Amino acid sequence: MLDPKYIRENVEAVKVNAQSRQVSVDIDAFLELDEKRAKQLKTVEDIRAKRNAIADAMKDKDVEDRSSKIEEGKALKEKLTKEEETLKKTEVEWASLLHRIPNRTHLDTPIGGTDEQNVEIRKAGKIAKQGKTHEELVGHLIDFERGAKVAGSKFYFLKNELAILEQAVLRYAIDFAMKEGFEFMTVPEMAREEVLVGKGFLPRGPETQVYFVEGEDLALIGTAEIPLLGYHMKETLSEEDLPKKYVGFSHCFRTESGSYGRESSGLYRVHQFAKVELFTYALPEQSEGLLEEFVRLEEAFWKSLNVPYRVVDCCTGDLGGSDYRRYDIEAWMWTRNGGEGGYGEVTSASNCDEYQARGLGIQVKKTNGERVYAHTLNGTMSATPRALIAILENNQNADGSISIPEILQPYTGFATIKK
RNA sequence: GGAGAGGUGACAGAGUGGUCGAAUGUGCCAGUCUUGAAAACUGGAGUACCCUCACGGGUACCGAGGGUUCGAAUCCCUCCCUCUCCGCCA
Repeated sequence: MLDPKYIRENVEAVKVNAQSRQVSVDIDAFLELDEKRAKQLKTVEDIRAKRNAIADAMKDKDVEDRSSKIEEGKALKEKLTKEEETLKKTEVEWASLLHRIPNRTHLDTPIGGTDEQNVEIRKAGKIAKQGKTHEELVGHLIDFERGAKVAGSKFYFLKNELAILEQAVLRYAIDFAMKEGFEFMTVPEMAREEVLVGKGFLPRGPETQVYFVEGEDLALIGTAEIPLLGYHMKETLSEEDLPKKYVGFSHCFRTESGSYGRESSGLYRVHQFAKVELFTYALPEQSEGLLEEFVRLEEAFWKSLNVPYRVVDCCTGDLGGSDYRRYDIEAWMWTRNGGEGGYGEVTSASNCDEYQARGLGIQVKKTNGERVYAHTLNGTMSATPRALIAILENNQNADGSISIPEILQPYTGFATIKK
């Protein structure tokens, strides 16, 4: 969340920012509530001060007008209860609006409405003249029908070489990140609502992507970013420990409600996938440089797998609520555009500056004693099966077989997947 | 899942209705002493929000949320977490 003080002092900027990010949130309504809340809070605090004064006076057992003081206290209590209720109501509304106000945006972020306006900033790799889709290539190693029978549409079984390839890619991604100094963790794959809200979206909202567990205050995570962010919530970190770099593995669950038919062919958009995720807690002055480092790592990863890609600077309309700046890497996939081929998102790296940390109470105590909120960054190292699509479709041979990229062969134990 | 014991400041650990934002010890910071250090002694030190130019002041926080009371760390309820034993399982 944003600092309410910042919103009060930069009303126009906050409005313009929300608009360019395509977030409809009534800033004026927030300000009105904010004022109301301040007033009500003052009222409540004044009553409490009086109550405390009376209670204080009664420490002395034989004060004179004891019974009249008790009466006074009773009256205050009644009034207080009423005012507290009013305040609470205001606060609930206030907080829910506050959480909906999106993060500030980096000055260099392109302005735009949808991902169509994302700006390509680099391109690498050579795209073949033509190619088959992963379903054409390894359809026999994917079982969607039985996936649907067991769990519903967009669930799947991967078989044999393809399943091994998935494990290989994930393990390779973990090693890749660990070599760069990231600490590897597996994480809880469910989280409490409190943590989800801190991540920067309202899980009970209409556009929710989240599976809830019946009868529990728990949801299946949509990304390891959630537990990795919750890891240090309500903690104060020391300046000398930063940046803290973690790489987490988790399965990810998304309802993808409303996205059927939209570029959802094959394994591209599914309800369950596995992901190796980079996450970093940083000092404010470190976060911009670290975002570039994330992208550098991600690019090196795809290069090592012979996958052509491009890096895009995500435009305002495509940013998530907590993103300050985001770069996506899109890999070439023949699956896109109905088999014509196109770029499809395989990783994304975000700098959320202090937005998430403020909501979750993650501070840094600097060596000079000053306290600031930590900056948080997250980025995909590799997410399967989407990574598999990119690898399969860009390493296919004319006869329909797949050559496993050399760097993966120690992990797979085989060099080709036969037709 | 069942039975029991607990959750207090950086840590250890007092505190069972008012004098408790919280004893004491350790640790931490500053000072005295010392060539320097240690020891000893003296003093200081939580977080968030609000009011104030400032000095200073108010409110909240003893796992979380409710309740009882004029007044709650302390009593009651719910939840979360930790530990011990049993059960079940990978």
